[in-house]
Parts: sequence; structure tokens; C-alpha cells
Amino acid sequence: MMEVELSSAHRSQQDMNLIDILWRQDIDLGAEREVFDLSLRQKEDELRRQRELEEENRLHLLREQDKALLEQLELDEETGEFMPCLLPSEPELPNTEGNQNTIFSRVDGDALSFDECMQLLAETFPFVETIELPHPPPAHIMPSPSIGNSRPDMLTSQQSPVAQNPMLSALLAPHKAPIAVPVSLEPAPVDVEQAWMELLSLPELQQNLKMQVSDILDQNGYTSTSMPLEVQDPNYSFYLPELPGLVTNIDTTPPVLLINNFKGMVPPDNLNQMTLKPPELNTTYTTDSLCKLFYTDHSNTKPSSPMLSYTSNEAEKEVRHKPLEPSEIHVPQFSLTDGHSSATEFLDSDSGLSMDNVSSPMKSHQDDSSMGYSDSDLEEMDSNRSEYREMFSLSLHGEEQQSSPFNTGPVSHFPADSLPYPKSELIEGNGHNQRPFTKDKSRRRSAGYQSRLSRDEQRAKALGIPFAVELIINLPVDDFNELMSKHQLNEVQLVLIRDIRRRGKNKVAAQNCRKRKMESISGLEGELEALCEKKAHLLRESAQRNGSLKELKEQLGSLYLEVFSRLRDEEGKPYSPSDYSLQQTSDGSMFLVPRVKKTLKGEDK
DNA sequence: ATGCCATGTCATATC
DNA sequence: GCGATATGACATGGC
Repeated sequence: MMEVELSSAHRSQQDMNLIDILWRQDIDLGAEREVFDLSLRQKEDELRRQRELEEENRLHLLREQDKALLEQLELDEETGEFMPCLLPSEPELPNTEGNQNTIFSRVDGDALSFDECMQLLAETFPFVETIELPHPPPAHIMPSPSIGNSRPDMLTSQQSPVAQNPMLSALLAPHKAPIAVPVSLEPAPVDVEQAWMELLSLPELQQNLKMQVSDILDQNGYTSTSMPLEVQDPNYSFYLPELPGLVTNIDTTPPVLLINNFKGMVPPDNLNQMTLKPPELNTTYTTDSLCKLFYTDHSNTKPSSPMLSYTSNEAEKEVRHKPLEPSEIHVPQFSLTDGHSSATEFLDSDSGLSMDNVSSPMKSHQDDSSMGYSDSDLEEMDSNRSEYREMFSLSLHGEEQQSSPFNTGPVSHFPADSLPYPKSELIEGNGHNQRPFTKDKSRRRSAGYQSRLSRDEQRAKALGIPFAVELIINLPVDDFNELMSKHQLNEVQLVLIRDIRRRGKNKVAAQNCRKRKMESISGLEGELEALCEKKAHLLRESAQRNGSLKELKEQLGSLYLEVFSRLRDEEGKPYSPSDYSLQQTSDGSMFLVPRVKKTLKGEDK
């Protein structure tokens, strides 16, 4: 393989074909085409850039349409639904002083559209220049000089560096939803880190990034390997593969950080606690500084935590000392596949067996703890490991299903009233802007096993199954089969639907079974109690009758003695009770019988 | 740290 | 034979 690589620069077409064959043979071993042939890689890069330019033009048109549509919509924070905008399309601008603290808050109600965010990003951080593309970007790609004209409607897409950058355009293109992040539209001093954090908190951006990165990886032959993202170490940039057209200079390219920090996302609620000073705008961004920045939410919230230093140091040590396995070093898929390379694995993910062997984003998330998660956070993360794994695997696999009606972002192609799932779940499931778990255990407790219930819902969403789980489970078999026949479903979807139906029915059956068992147990307990009561009653009755019997015997003895004492012989003397006894025949006649035998026996003795 | 409990899931039997 | 249901066993998470 080394020989091939060394001589690849002068490869003839025949050799290239041979290389291609060899590469295809070695692809199972994880080898990449770029390893073999530099010229081929360059050729592919050119083709890819050409495609990107075409895609850019197409996406630009789409974005214009989306923009027009989204101006009429706003995101309902509670339901996650996109509601027609009741307020004027020009949101009131928060005062400049409050910008630093409110710009990242998602609860204030003001919304920053996705385009605005990306505009802000592009203008604040003209990273186009830092990306080392195989070929220089087109000359017309220039960073925006100022943030002042940050209104997207003030700039045409041609003027926007975002639109002009093929990569950014590709990353931004599929968005369809407005982002509920308040922002000042004035030329307030927004520093780079703030801009990035703001963007990092956008689920749509995360979604788009993942999809676009997936596309880029696909184009570069990275889809055949499903490598989990294991490395969240500050040095993870060294583990990144050489992605042509993507990024190789990590230290100064926030987009890579953006891509790599999905799981370590700063919770939006904490973002507003971050205050960064504008002078940092010109800070040289190293990987460490950015990582620290992105992972310091808890250090901000718990500045006095005595565990913090331990967590930061010890956990980081663990991360650094952890031997890296080959599968962990390659990160071409980031978290896009989460180690699940097949739908079958994905479907079995709830078994709890296969997951243990999968390098999970949770692990990387734990690794992120070295950047400021407290000890309690680590504990919480650990307890939610499987949940977290699944959440990622589900949503990410869903994005690979391009046929899915749910894969186009938060705004589904389904009509709003025909969405089989609550739209809030769609947004929540696809956007990773929120921590997948909450520290509010009481809330989780009160929710019971809703999270378990939602597993299948998430799976269904991920695979783009256009039915509600409840429908799948509760529909009569005929209606169910009819429903299945009415929709074009692939094998994976059908398998999942039948599994969902089986599990759902079995869950209800188990509940009924346990209910019956409990009822049976309680019935038996009641029966036992009744029997005990009956037994006690009978014992009392027996004792009472024994008493009566004893009394009757005593009365009979007294009567006998009285009768016997009144008997007289021929001489008028009373009979001795020891010599005679009174006996009664069956007809009621009484006889005085001498105790002869007893006397004789006594004489014999 | 550990045990208990509730629940989900699977495998299998039965209807 | 197939699907629904029942149930024992096990896993998991919360307390």
C-alpha cells in the first residue's frame, strides 16, 4: 500500500483503475481512497466543488423561499410548533445593554432567524480564509467587513459570505425554521465566541451541520466506515481524518469545533450566563481556548464547587491516559452513525446488549466533563448513558434515511394537522440544543417511563414512519395491515413497525398480566383472611359448645346423684352408689343394676 | 453501596 | 399457520 501511495502521482489511467479495484477490496479494512491516489482525490475534489457550486445555486433559491415562508412563522417555545407570526415581522430590538445577557436566551420570546444567526456567524468569524481547501476558494469569497448590516434582508445572498462560501451554504441550506434566539439587530459588539455559542445552541444548525457533514463525508468515501466519535479531548483535532474540502487546520477553524461539539453542547439556559467581553474578538483561537469556552457552563454556574477542580483535572487525566483504540482515532463519521452502521443494529439498540460494545457519544460526552462538568453531572450522565446513546443513535440514524419525511429538519413535509407525532418532539428529537436529560429527577419520576415509551416514538421518527406509535400499537390487525399496505415502507421500517406493535402490545399485556397477578395475589390474600376468620369463628363456636356440653354433663351428674339418693331398698336403706348404678333402656325405663362385676373384680384382686 | 420496586422487553407457551 | 395474549425471566432505572 505504501508503494502505491508513493507512486500515485504519476499513475496512469490503467493504474488508477487498478488502484480503484484495490481500494474497493481494502475498503472493508477501513482504508480510504485518498490514501492511494492523490490525483484521484484532487479530481474528486474538483467534481465535488463543482457539485457544491451547483448545489449552492439551487439552495440559494430554496433559501429565498424559506426565508419568505419563515418570516411568517415563529417557533412556539412550549409546543415546538411553528405558528403564524402574530407580531410584526420586525421584532423589537432589545436594548444594547441587555444584549450580552439576553442574546442567548431562548425564553425571552424574541427570535433570531437561522439566516440571521448564520449571517452573524459569517460576519463575525470569516473563517473562510482559515479553511484549507485543496484549492483556493473563488476570489469573490470575501468576509463581510462588519456586523453592522447583519439583517439578512439587508443583504442579498450574493453579498453574504455565508452564501458565497460553498461549505457554509451547504451547511446552511436545508434549514426551514426560524430560530427562537433573541438577538439584537443593531451593530452591537458581538464577539466571536458568543456568535459561535449562539450558533451552537441552534438545533437547526446542528441538524444541518450533521447532514451536510454527512454529505461531505459521503462524497469523500467515508460512509463505509462507521466510526463513533470517541474523542472529545482538546487534542482531538489530531485524530481528525484528512477530509478534503473540509478542514485540516483545527486550531483556527471554529467550524470543526462546531461539528465536534454537538454532544458537548452548552445548554442554552446556561448560555445567557456567559458574558464575554468584546475585546476577545481578536483573540487567537486555539482548540483549548474554544473547548474551555464551550464547556465552562457548569463552571460558571458552580464557581465554588469543590468538585470542580477534581473533575476538571482527574477526568481530563482519564481522557488523556485512556488508550485510544483505532476505532476511536478515526472520526470521519463524527456522531453521525454512533457506531451503528446498520439499521439492524439500530433496531436492536434497545436490547441493552449490543449497546455495550458501542462507543457512544455519551462516552465522549463524559470526556467532555474534563472541560468543566461537575461531578454530579458526570454521575447524571453515567446514569443516563443508555438513554443518551439511544437518543443519539436514533436521531442520527434517522438522518441517514433520506426518504424519511422527518429528515428534512424540524419542519416536516407533513401538513401540520396530519403530523403523527407532537411537533415538539420532532424539534426536540432532531435538535440537540438541549441536554438530553435533566437533573430534575422528580420530573423524570413523575413522567414515569415516558422516556421508555418515547423510545419507539423516536425510532419511528428516525426512520420516518408516518404513523403514531399509538396507532401502530392499538390499531386492529385488519386496519393495521391496511395502513401498512397504503404506505410505501421499506423493509427496515416494516420491521420496526412490527417490533413497535409487538413491544407495545406486549407492554400492555405485561401490564395486564401484572395487574391480574396483583389482583390474584390480593384475591388470595382476601381469601386467606376470610378463611382465617372462619377458622377463628369455628374455634370459638367449638369452645362454646364444649362449654355447653360440659355444663350439661355436670347437670346430668347432679341429677343422677339426686335420683340415686332417693332410691330405698326393702328395708328403707339407701343404695350405695358403689354397689349399684342406674341404667336407662332405650324405651325410657330405668333399672337399678348392681355393680356385681366390679365387686367380683375387686374380690379377685 | 445495596436492596427493593416498578416497568419494559424478550422468549416461550397458550389461545 | 399466524396473530394475539399470557407469563416467567431478565434488564434497567429510580428511590
